[in-house]
Amino acid sequence: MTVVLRSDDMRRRNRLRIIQIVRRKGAVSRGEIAQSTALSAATVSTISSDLIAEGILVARGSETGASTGRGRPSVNLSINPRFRHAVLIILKIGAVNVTIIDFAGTVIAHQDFHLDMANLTMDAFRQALVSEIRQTWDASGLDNDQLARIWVGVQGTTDIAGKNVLRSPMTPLTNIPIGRWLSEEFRAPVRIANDCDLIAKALNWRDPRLYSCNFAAILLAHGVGMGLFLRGQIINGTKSSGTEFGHMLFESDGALCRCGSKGCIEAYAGDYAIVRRFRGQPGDMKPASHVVPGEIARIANAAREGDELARETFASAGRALGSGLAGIFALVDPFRVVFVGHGAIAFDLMEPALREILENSNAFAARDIPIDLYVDEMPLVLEGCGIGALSEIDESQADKVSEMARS
Amino acid sequence: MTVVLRSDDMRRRNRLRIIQIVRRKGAVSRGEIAQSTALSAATVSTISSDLIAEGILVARGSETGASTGRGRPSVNLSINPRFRHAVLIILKIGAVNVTIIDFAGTVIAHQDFHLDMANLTMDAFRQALVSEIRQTWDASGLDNDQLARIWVGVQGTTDIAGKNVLRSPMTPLTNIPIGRWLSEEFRAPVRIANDCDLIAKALNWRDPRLYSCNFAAILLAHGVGMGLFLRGQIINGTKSSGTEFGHMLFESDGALCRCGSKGCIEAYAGDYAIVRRFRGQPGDMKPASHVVPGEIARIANAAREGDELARETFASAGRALGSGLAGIFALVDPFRVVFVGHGAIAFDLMEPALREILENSNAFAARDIPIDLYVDEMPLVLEGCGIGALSEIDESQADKVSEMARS
DNA sequence: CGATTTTTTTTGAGGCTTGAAATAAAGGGC
DNA sequence: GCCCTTTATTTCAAGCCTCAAAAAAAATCG
Repeated sequence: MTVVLRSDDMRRRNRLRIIQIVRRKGAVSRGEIAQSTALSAATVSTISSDLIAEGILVARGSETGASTGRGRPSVNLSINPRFRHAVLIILKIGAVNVTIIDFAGTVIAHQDFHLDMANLTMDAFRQALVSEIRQTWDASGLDNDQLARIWVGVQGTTDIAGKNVLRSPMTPLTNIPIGRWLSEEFRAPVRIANDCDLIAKALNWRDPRLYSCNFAAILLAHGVGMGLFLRGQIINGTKSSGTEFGHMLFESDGALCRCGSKGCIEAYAGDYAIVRRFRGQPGDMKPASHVVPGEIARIANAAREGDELARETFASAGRALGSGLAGIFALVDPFRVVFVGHGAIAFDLMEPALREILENSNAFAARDIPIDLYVDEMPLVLEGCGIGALSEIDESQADKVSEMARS
Repeated sequence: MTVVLRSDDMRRRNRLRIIQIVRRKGAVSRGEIAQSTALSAATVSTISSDLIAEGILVARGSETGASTGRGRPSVNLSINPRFRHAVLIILKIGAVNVTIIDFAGTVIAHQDFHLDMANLTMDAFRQALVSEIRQTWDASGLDNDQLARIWVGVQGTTDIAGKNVLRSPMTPLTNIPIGRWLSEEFRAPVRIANDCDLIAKALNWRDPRLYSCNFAAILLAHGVGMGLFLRGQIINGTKSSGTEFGHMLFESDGALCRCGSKGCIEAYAGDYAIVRRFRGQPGDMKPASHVVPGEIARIANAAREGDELARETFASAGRALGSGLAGIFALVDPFRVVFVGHGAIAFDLMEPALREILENSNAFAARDIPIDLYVDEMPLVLEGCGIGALSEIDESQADKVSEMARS
């Protein structure tokens, strides 16, 4: 329901809007901000000089570039890269990636660690994680109070607050309180997000025109996940993050899935499912925990060279994915879909079967949905993590308006 | 993205909030409004005296009821019933219901018309509809300028703007511009909404504690429809309203649905599907266009008395519904579900099969979702239509702030 | 009938946005 | 090199809006 507005809410919102515009456009003059926000030049001037005084923005008059002709040249405002920093952590099976970015999003430091979480106690995991982050941060030479936010991207589900990892394929541990560990250790707010949600967030940031209101990012990797935007909001349930698209039912009593159920989409379209089928292994065989990198590409090549079993393997993956999408498209009008991850290299082999399922579904508008491909998911996960962390800092800074007014 | 705020947006929002609170609570004092909005008493006083002067609210000091003790008695504010009126139209197969409500939601006039739309031309439909509304309005004796809003509830899909009926089972006509017909004729804004969406809206209005963030209302009637709230918003696609839950696939190559496809949920749980199966007719038999009222209740009684075929008929309906829900619960965490319509009288017969499907699904939190039943859907459809129309009038009146300020 | 209590209105202050005027900082022309 | 023109930004005064405090209103109680 509508929320009541106080006087300073106005300033808060307008500050945030200006920060967001500068963040998106990189460098932009006060006049352009006034135009694109429909705020008056006077207001933009007041707010932006506050933001500069607070160190959030910087004015870079010298780099205005080619003079545009007569008149006082406009001064571009940019995000002050040194205002704050964020730590981004990507947890994968067997590895921890730690990245430090400045307030403009530039990578300041990056380290990859191997960490086999399959046999780790809760406490050993905590110690390893903390020491790896500490090591990367110390190497960057930044002051501790520069660390404004920590965002963690994981495969698996988290609680709605983004403080705990509920379940993840990287470890048998459950309810891992990573949020508490890191916020106590590093004295900064922490948020944990699902990797597919971060991919969707990154796409939304990269190209809001294509990826804004309704779209889905489907990650085709060892498992199958989805990041879903509906009405401009990430849909991820009330209790856990990350939609369980890969575990929608495709065929009752069908192939065995990692989750223990039978017939999930993932059991046809995940890496292990494709390998299992291509090798002629039975559908109820226990899913392999790991697939050799490049294996999917090799099977795809075999299919392209005419191998019938390989062709049928990908066709069946396409049918599983198409059937899941058709189910969603019965609820929400069809929308743009992005396939991300190394499974996307074989999308040409899955597409005919997928499109056929959609065409025969009742969602008649589904036949021509646009589908995009991104084979490498890691840049997207990292980017989504970064923009998430920076946006949160933006919001916290916009809220500081009342404190500033007092001083 | 965040939207910029101007000075008068604040007043607009606070006006709307106060109107909404009075509408919900019926009669409420200025002091209580101040408390529940966190606005100051001064602001509430200013705004509410504006609203009274504009005729939107009325102060009814006399009816304060039992004196609460010492001190100046509080004066309750209420919606002024005579401020404006709304016309609500429910289109059903073979019938048009016209209802006129005042600004407090009280029914002023109501007429039911028989209208067989199966064989009507576009123009004949227009003329019949207009004349029936005109007749009801004229009988009410209200001035024409009292008609502030027309809301139409239909089975079928509408465009996103709610101006046209795209497809509906009540007529073979498509793209029916009812919005334009009525707004031209009655000089009032018109909105057309799907009946299931209206049911969900009504439930949300009746009990926001149970039905607010995520829930679904499933209409079990001749067909099967769904009104879906996610994150507090009605989800209904970008192009059409009403989710097509009934046309999610339950069994590939299964029973024949009204829509022409095979295996839809509706082809197992709709009236015609239950009758077809109970009579031992083949699943590919063309769906009956009409089922005698009370027939479902009779079959349900047969099942309760031990008829095996009847029991299996409802069990299969339960499985179809459960399978559709399981698909949704793989995307969004499980939520409260309401079954509405005469099909709900047999819910006890469907529930075991439905729950079993959910328990065996991967959405492990789905096993205990609360399920409510409302056998009679018409009061909900009408109520949703009414609250929709009145809320729109509220919003338009809150926006009048700038005009008032000028005078 | 006056004191007390509770609700509502009035008043003055402070914050926010805005249009207009003023100022700043270029390029162009002579 | 100097003044005019042009464009960007800042300053200023005015108008709204909300709020806290004071005043007024309207009961009950003794």
